[in-house]
Amino acid sequence: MAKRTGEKYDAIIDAAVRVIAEYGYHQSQVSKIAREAKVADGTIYLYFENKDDVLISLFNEKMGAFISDVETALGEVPSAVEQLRELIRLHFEYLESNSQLAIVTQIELRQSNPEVRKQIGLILKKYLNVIDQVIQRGVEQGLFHDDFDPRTARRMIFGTIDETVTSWIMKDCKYSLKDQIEPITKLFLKGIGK
Amino acid sequence: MAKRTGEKYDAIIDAAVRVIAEYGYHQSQVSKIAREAKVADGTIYLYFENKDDVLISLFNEKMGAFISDVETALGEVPSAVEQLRELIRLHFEYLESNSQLAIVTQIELRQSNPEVRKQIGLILKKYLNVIDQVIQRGVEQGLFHDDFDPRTARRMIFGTIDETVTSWIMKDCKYSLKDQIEPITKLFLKGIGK
Amino acid sequence: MAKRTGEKYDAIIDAAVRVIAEYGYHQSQVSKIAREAKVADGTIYLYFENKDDVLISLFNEKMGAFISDVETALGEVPSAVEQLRELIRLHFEYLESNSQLAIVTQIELRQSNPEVRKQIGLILKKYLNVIDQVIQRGVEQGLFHDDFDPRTARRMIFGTIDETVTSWIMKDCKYSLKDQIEPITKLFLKGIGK
Amino acid sequence: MAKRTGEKYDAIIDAAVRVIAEYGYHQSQVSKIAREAKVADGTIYLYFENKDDVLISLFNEKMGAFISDVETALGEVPSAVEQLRELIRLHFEYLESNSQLAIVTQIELRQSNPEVRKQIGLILKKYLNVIDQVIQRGVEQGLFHDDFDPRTARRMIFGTIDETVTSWIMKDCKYSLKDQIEPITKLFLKGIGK
DNA sequence: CATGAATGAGGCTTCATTCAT
DNA sequence: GATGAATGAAGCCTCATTCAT
Repeated sequence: MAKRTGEKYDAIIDAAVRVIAEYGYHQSQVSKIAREAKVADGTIYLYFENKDDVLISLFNEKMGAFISDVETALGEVPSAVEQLRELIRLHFEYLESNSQLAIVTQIELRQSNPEVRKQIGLILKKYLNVIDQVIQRGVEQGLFHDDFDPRTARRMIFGTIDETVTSWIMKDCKYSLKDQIEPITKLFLKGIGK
Repeated sequence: MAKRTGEKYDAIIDAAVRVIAEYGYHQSQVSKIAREAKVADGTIYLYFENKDDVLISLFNEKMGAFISDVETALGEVPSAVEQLRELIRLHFEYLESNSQLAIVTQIELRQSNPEVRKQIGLILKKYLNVIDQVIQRGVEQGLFHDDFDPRTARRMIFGTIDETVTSWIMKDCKYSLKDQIEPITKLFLKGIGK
Repeated sequence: MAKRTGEKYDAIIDAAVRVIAEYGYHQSQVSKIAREAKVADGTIYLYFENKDDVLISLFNEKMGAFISDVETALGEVPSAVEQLRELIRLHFEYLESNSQLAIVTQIELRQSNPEVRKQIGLILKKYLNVIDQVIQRGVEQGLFHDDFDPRTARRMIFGTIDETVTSWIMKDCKYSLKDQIEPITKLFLKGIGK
Repeated sequence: MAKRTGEKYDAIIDAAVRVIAEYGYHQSQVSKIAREAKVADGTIYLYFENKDDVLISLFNEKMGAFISDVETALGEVPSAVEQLRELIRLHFEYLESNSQLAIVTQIELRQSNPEVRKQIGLILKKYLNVIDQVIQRGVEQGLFHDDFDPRTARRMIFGTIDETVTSWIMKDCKYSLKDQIEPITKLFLKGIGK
């Protein structure tokens, strides 16, 4: 049924990002997204199953592509320490240059219904796997300690990055995320204790 | 005018926690909360301004009390390192012994509308201040490095704790959060890098 | 959930009959029925599960009561021949004095969706059973032949009555159905052949 | 301007019969009929004014042809009694050998909108005239009584046949309609009364 | 002739809130 | 203070029809 490709498919997803970023999740009706995409309401249903599908596809297209990019980029970096820095850098750069997308994925889509959040969770899992691989590599290379649970470390890395981006959005993106790359990398590596 | 105290005030808040934990945010109608609290729908509006007010009050009563407890408890611990460990311990113990509340505050209330989340943010700010004080103390005591931005560290600490609790809930609270106290404290202090 | 009794329950059903009779099935929106019943749209859902439930309940209340009346009335008539005449008389009198109801049950509700028609069919089955009993009684009393399949006769009786009422409605109820009681009874008993 | 003839005209009507018989009136969208007919949606509008026109044309083509056949066939039968039997036989045989068509005309098209049903009624009128002629002939030939209203008898005959076919479809065409020809003819002629 | 992508009007239902009792 | 019946606004989705190619 739903086409899932084409010019209008992209136009609708991009319109959804803009509308949700501007008006918030609860004020982003299908008709508003359609108007922003310059298509009729019904056209949305030629490309998506339903409204949920628009939101899931939005996350999948934008974050899915990002995750693939990260995977590729990290493949070209040998050192796990550098991989960690690169991961943080890519994450921050991607969202900083797409602040509307950041608002949508970090804030607004988290208010969506269970089905959407479930699908988002599945997509995010791939990102968590990437983090896991960096940690595992670091241990193997002898660059990281080997006396911590990798899942604990993964939750620290993801939780910190996530909270950092959320804080940045809450402060209206007023400062640059890039300035956080080094400090956070360093904290992860050395901790706060002397 | 909302009463904000009394037996039924508490009954309604506790009912809200149970209903939201069981049915999820989007399936927790005022009438369902009223039924669970054994009061009439209209009675809720004698104690609260509106539904948002119930949710905000819920967070304020439950987490506000917790935050005060943490402040008090940390006052009795001299070392910042011990304060950090104690903060994590209290956080995990509180939510582990109130898993319904954990579900509500960590997962469900995050789907609420902007007004509720804004108020929750304000309440959380006090908690972030507590974390800030621990960090500041650690630097002053010479137990923590002094070359990191305290706000960065605060976001690491809060983000990691938050993500850890969320993960634990997503895994149906199957393991014990307490086992995470030491590993996380250690990671914060020493980092992952050799 | 749905109350299924009370003053407004009846008001809504009666409003539905009037609206459907006047505007036709496809132009009888819930809001129009609510307005006719002088209640809010949402009030309908305090008394009925959904729109289908209104229509099924309408048929059940109006025809169900009628069928019970017929059963009772026939119990007081010993002769099967008289029972047959009485059945036809009651059927015609009931619909003739409720011509709006006749329009709704004979014409409009037959355009409804499968679920409604299925429920209507179940209710009608009771009526067909009443006819079956008259036929069986007639055979037992030696008043009817015993060489026909009772189901064939039942279909003749019901089909003829039904077609007669439908024709009468299509001719805008211009003539009296009561004048058809004797002719039809006689046809059923004696047939058309010499 | 609608073409109303040609290979695709027939293909569309036949596709409509199959689709409506399989999916039911309310699930028979224009696009589904087009797909079944292996034409584009828009092509239907080259051959028909609109969707209603498809349904009316369907009834007209299928039942109109049948009615003409009946007229012709009865012309070759002198006795009104035999004509009556032949009418029933042709009716049952035609629908029994076209059970999909029977489902469409007896059940599904009756859910259509007022305009379609009005047109169907006009087409059926010719069939009712055929019945009228048989009755008139029977009276003239002295084979039928002359003390009944011919319209009453016509409604009996048509109503009974119609109800018989509907019952047969509702019982999933499990028995043979042909077995009903004699019993029904006999009932019409002799009635049920001794 | 034929296509099929695009259109856009229209309705059922939910649920936070009120207010007469 | 407490009740709970009543309110009514608001949005997702379907599908007959059109028209540029």
